[in-house]
Amino acid sequence: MSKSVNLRELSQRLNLSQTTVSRALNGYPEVSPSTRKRVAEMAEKLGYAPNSRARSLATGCAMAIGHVIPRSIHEMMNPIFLEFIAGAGETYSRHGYDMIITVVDDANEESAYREIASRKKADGVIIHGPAVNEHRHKLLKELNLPFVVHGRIPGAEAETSWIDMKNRRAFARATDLLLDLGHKRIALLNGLEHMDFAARRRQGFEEALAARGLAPDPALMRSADMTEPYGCDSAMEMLAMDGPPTAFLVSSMISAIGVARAVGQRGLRTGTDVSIITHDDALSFLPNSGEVPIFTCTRSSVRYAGEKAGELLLNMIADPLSAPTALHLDAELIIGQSTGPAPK
Amino acid sequence: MSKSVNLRELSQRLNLSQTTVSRALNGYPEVSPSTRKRVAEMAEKLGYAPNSRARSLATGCAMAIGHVIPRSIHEMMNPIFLEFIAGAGETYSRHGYDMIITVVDDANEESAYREIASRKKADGVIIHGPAVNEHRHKLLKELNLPFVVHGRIPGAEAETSWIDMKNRRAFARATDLLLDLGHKRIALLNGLEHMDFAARRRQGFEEALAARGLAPDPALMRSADMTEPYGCDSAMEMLAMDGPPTAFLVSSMISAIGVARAVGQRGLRTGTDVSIITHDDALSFLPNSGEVPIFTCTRSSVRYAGEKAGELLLNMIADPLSAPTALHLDAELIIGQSTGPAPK
DNA sequence: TTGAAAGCGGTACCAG
DNA sequence: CTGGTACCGCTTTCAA
Repeated sequence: MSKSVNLRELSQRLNLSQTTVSRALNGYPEVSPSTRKRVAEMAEKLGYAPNSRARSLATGCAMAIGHVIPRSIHEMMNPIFLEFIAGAGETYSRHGYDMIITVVDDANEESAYREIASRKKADGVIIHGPAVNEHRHKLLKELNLPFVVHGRIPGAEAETSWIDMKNRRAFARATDLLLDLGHKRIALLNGLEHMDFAARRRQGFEEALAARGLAPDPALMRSADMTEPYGCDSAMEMLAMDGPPTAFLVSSMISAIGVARAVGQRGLRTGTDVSIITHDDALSFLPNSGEVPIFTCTRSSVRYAGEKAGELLLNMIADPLSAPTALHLDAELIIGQSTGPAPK
Repeated sequence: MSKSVNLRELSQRLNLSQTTVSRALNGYPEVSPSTRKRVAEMAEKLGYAPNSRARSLATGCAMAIGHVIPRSIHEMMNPIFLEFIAGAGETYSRHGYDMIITVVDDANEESAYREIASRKKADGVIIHGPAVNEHRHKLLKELNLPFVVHGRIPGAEAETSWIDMKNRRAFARATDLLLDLGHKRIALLNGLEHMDFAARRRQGFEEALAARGLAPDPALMRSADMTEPYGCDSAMEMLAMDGPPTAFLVSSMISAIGVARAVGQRGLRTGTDVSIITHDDALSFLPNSGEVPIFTCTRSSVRYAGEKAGELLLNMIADPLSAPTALHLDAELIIGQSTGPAPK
């Protein structure tokens, strides 16, 4: 039942003014070493820590970053989102910032941002999952709330800070690899293409085909929430087609696992009869490592992206006049067991 | 660039005292209807919302709930954790509470709780993933910080508030089902058994076997992080044994998917050659529904648990003297495509 | 029904 | 190097 002390009590115990104690604790230079030591020891002994609300009120900064997550994001981005959050959270902790998460109905997203701004709940926010047709950044600029985008807002790249992986490039390289292996009929199981990342991946896919004079076959392209059954059902149907695909390019490990399941169910073997390349966000509970990873993949750690996004945002807050910064991450192309030459 | 107003400006515009405006907005009865209306309209017009920090400081309650998540939890609980968070977050939103998440190294967990208490960052916390040998609740009692356990703390059931599903019961029922189908050699792929939930599941498994005079075979029981490869590798090895199991009881969908993959790779069929029952946390990105679900499972929505845990905690905070409450949820046993009679 | 004023627990300016 | 004091923005007695 440790009764927590406040600054006044602490300073009384020390026969010092609150001012001096505050200064000593906050590392101001004008405090004598001996005083500082005495203060530090007493604070330690009494378990003193400044009340975060009071400090925020006095300094005018909330020392917190907000993440608004519309409920619908869960349907697809759930695990990816948490991994990002974990990365960002570490950055925040390191810098003494809190992370506050608001779960809202999609319809209330705007008001959630407005509340963060008007009630001064956070000093900045992260925009998750930008759409092809994005608008949140306008609201945030209007609200004067610093933000960093995880992903990219088409048309606003120059005026916003963001961190993104090279989705187009990654999927173009993956497609190239399959083409090099002799695959002609390649299926694309993409995420929802109203999201910017998915749109870019599709571009990469189509560009790589076009570069070899091939046209994409609409019957082999799908776009949906990246669940396991999505991968399995799509693959089942496509493999039953007349000219079935010999390779699948998939937007997430989860769906790729579904594709592998379908391949198995049809009595085929992954990596020989059917090739699969997936994007791998390096989620901790879906490891795809080992000497030879299960899946050939394009890999980019979303957790790392979270850490970096946090840093970007904290920098913006510390230096509000700085120019927008962008971080453009390469994805690795890693050869695993799930790809091989196209069957004759 | 909406300049946000504060209470003083708002009251000046209205020619009223801050007191009256505050009372009007907070629904105090002694304000005349006409005044209240006038205040409400002006507040609306100016987009006024009370500064949350200032209010917290004045009222003494943070209006926030803390979730401390040790980094290691990610390895296994990642997706489950987020789903729980999402449920809890909705409850908080509905009641005007914020959710603050702290990601820490395992070694710093205790200090994270101490900071929450001493800096008054949150009015209560949720304990995630209680271990068989749990101790956090003692610290929290000492810190006088209200909490609810997601899961159960062995030996402290009566003195803490918690919400848990009936792990033992669920796994006993699942085991019974397999035994009824004629399976004799049943493998258990459990979560980490230093966690309370996993220990209970194992108990249920062993009790069901014992009830039919069967002894568990240590060679068929494993305990680890519930990843996909864990399921696949374990199943591969066990299926290569002399007396291979004909059924698997698995602690998570992710690992179960791994088991199914192994079954496919060995050229066997799930549901006929090998039966699988898994626990299904009803994660949105791993749907296991449809007319006949892919996996036979014990199902309990972890998101629902999150909502309820939030309610429990908010009640405790509103009424600190109330007795500890426990919610004990039943898991459904759902028959899917992954189980069938033991092969001859 | 309304208002003046005293906190809540800090920070930071201005003197000394 | 140290202290007095005026805020930060809101809630809440106490008086009127």
